[in-house]
Amino acid sequence: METTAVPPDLKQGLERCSGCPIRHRAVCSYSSPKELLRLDETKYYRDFEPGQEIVGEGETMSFVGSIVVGVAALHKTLEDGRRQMVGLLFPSDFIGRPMRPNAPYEAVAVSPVKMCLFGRAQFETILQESQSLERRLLEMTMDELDAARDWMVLLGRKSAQERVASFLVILARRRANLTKTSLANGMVVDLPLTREAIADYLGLTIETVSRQFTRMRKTGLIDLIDRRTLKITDVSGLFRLAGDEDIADVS
Amino acid sequence: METTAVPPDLKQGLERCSGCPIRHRAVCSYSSPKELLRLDETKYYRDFEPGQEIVGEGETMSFVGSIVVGVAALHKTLEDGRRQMVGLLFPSDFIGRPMRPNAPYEAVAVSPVKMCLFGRAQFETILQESQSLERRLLEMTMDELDAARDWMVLLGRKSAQERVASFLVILARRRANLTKTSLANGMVVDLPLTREAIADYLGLTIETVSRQFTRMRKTGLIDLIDRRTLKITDVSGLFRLAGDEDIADVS
DNA sequence: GCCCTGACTTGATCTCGATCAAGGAACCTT
DNA sequence: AAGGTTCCTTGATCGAGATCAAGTCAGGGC
Repeated sequence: METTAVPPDLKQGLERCSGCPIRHRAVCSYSSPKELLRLDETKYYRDFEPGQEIVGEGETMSFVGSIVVGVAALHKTLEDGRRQMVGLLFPSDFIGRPMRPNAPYEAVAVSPVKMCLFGRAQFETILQESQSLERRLLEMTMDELDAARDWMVLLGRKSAQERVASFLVILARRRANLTKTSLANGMVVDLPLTREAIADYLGLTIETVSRQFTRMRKTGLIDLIDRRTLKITDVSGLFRLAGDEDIADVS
Repeated sequence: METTAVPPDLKQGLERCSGCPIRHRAVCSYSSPKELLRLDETKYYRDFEPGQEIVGEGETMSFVGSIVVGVAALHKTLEDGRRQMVGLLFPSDFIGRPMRPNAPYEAVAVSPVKMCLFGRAQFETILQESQSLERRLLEMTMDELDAARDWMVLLGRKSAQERVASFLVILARRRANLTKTSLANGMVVDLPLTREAIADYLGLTIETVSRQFTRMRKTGLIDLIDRRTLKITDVSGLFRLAGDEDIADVS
């Protein structure tokens, strides 16, 4: 899964785009084999430790690229230290903004992260010449905008309980997608984030997040297995609590 | 200004893209004269009354297009009626998402709105063939994403006072840009939104918004001229309150 | 074993903004 | 001019979540 380091056997095929695990979902997923060769020549890989900064807030980015393995978070910080997460990125997600040298946020590796990178200027050149790359980037940016807007509803209008439930629903959905299983009672979800990062994500404090987990355990929605793992014992109850989810596709 | 209806003398030139008031900022701003002719043939105009729905939440959109005159808001609503604004659109902003038939939010005209529209399928076809259109749309979408992220910080971490101050700063910036004047004490800003819409925007109640305006009047930051107009008497104080603004470019 | 540290939980209290409830002001219609 | 209606303001109270403050638990070093 994405929260663990790259298994050794994966490292081999990684040098060629054609064998890349995110080949069919990343920014390059619409690229022709020919274009892929060009990207192959330009790209390079870089690893980040958990907690390591990928780019600083306001810093000039020398590169852009995709997450191949791991989870990264985008944060904004106010002068007095208040922090809000504004993006949570998984494998195949893209970091960096073509045509804009400075990052408007800080990006941090949450788990061990492997990224597939391009020099920013180089990527911009390729983008100018490639319909398929630009098309896919547009699509991904629009998806992120939609996600950001759902997130705004959560931050502006939902109670602490609803926020935590929504967060778990997102993780459960992701997990079900990845493992190609359906959302079912008893499914185990591992939390890729610390309580602090969850609080940052949800616009809450760590104490409130912790209390909400406890409350959901007491009301029988979840089982806390360990600090980073939980079992969902009542999927539809969780969805109802989250409030805005389309319950139709809970199976 | 954008909150009033189109003056009669403007209606004439509006039929040709070349004379369009948003020509240099809208999605078509990178389009060649030749491409503009094609858009000219395809486009049509439509007016919306204040309060009128442009698209409903979840509805299939038959069109996409740009705001030529006026202000529109995007909202999301939870089942129990709680509402959060997730977008505030001004002239040249684009509504609609190519390659995605259903709108994930409701769009409503806030003031009298004139839109320049294209059938969705037709627009998608043109987009496939036009680098310049797609490039500009990508740029605009990325700008919106950046704005959404700032908004998330506001919703997740700022106090009521800071939220209202941030809102006024955004309006003041816009006004200064439009009139090509600098941000100065004594500048008059008109509020394009009702108290209710402002509350929706900021994730507050109308009572709290009202109280914050009163408070800022008492502390000498602003003068309330009438319900929809105010004068900023202490620009830098307002910026300081807003918290995250780059004070450097307040002149 | 023991202590240390970092991540999390739990408890007590406080505070900001929501909620409930009147009013006031501007602008209709008749 | 009277009465409605809509929009906004102000006041009183309440409660969810922040803050302050211990306490628990797991892992690591020695």
